[in-house]
Amino acid sequence: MDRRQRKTRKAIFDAFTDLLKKKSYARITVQDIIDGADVGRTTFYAHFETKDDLLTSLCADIFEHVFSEDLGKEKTHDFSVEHDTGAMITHILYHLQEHMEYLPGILSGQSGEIFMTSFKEHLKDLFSHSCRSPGVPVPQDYMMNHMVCDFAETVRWWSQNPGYTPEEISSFFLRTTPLFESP
Amino acid sequence: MDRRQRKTRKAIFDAFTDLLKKKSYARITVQDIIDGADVGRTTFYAHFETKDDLLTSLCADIFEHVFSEDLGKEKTHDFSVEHDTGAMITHILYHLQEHMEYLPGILSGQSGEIFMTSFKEHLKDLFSHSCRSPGVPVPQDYMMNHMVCDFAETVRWWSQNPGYTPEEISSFFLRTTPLFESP
DNA sequence: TATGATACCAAACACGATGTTCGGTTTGAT
DNA sequence: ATCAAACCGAACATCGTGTTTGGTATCATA
Repeated sequence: MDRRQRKTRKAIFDAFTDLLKKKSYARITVQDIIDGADVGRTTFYAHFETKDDLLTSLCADIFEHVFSEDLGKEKTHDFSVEHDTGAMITHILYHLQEHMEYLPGILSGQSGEIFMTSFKEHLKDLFSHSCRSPGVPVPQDYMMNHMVCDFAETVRWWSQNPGYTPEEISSFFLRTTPLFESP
Repeated sequence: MDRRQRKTRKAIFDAFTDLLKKKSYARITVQDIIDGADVGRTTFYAHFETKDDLLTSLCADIFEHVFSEDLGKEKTHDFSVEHDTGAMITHILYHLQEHMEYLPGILSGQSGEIFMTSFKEHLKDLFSHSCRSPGVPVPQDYMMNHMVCDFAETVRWWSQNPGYTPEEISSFFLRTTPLFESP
C-alpha cells in the first residue's frame, strides 16, 4: 500500500462520512462522494468495487474500533470494575458514540441492513456466553436473535434520541432485556 | 372505480406477490411486474405512482386484514378465552401467517423499512394500553419502541424460521418480553 | 346501432445513476 | 533520468425509472 493510496482512501472515507451527516445513504451518489473527496471517478472504482463496498468497508472500520479487544483493560472510560456484561455493553456504547453523527444516515434502508447484519454478527459472538437459557421451551436461536435485535434497536433508538449517556442507555437496555447471567 | 380497473389492480398485486415469493423487492423491476401481470407500462403508472407506492398499497391491504377490528369476537381461531393481550398477539400472528410466503421478500432493505414503519405504527396503537411502566427510570418512548421492535423482529424471525404455530411464536414473544399488564 | 368517455396498449423517449474504458499526467522510488 | 504506480477527466455503454404519444378495446348511454 502506497502513501498516496492511503491518503486517497481516507479522503473518500472522510467525504463519505461528511455526506452521511447531511443525507441518508440512499440519496448519496458516487458523484457526490468523488466531488467531496476531490478524486477522479476512475480512482474511486480502483479503491472500491461499488458504493455498497465502500459502506461495507466503513462498517468494518467502525466495528474494528467498537469491538476492539481491550474490553477488560480499558482505562479511558470510567469503569475499572470487573469485566462483566454490563461494563462490556457500556464500553461498546462509548465507542459507538464517536460515530453517532453519521449513524442515522446509515441506519435506514438497504444501508441499515448492511450495517446491522455485520453488527449483529459481532454481537452474537459477544453474547454467546452471556445468553442464559430461559428455562422454558424457547429456541436458543430465537433467544440469541432476541437479545441481538434488542441491542441493535436500542442503538438505533439512541441515534434518534441523542443526549443520553452510554451509562443511561446501557441501563435502559439491561432493565428491559434482563437476559444476562452474572459471571 | 371500474370493474376493469379493479381487475387490473388485482393482476398487478398478484404478479407482485408472486414475484416476491422468488425475489427480494429490490431485485424486482417494474418491467418484471408488468410482464407478470400482462399489463402495459402506462397502465401500471396510471394505478401507482412508483414501485414504492405499490408496496405501500400492498402493506396497507395486509394491515387492514391483519389488524381487522374483530379481535375479540373472533371464532375461527381456537381462542374463545377473554380478549387479553396474549390472545390478541396470537390473533395477529394467525393473520400474518397467511402472508408468510412473500413476507421474506419484503422484510429486507428499503422495502423492509416501508413495511416495518407502517407495522410499528399499528403496533403502537395496539400496545399503547398494554405497556406497563417498568417502575424504573426508562423513558416511555424507549419502552414502547422496545416492545414494538421485539414483536416486529419476532415476526421477521418467524418468517425465516417457518414451521412454528402462532401459539408457539406468541409464547416465545411473551416469555422473552414480559412487559404486559394483565387486564 | 351509433357515439363518446374511459380504460387500456406498445413503442419511443428523456433522464439519472452506475460502472468501464480510454489516453494522458503526476508522483516518487531507484 | 527513468519507469511503474497511482492518479486524472472525459467519454461511453448499460440499466431502470417515469413520461409522452398515438392508437385500440370496452362499455354505458342515446
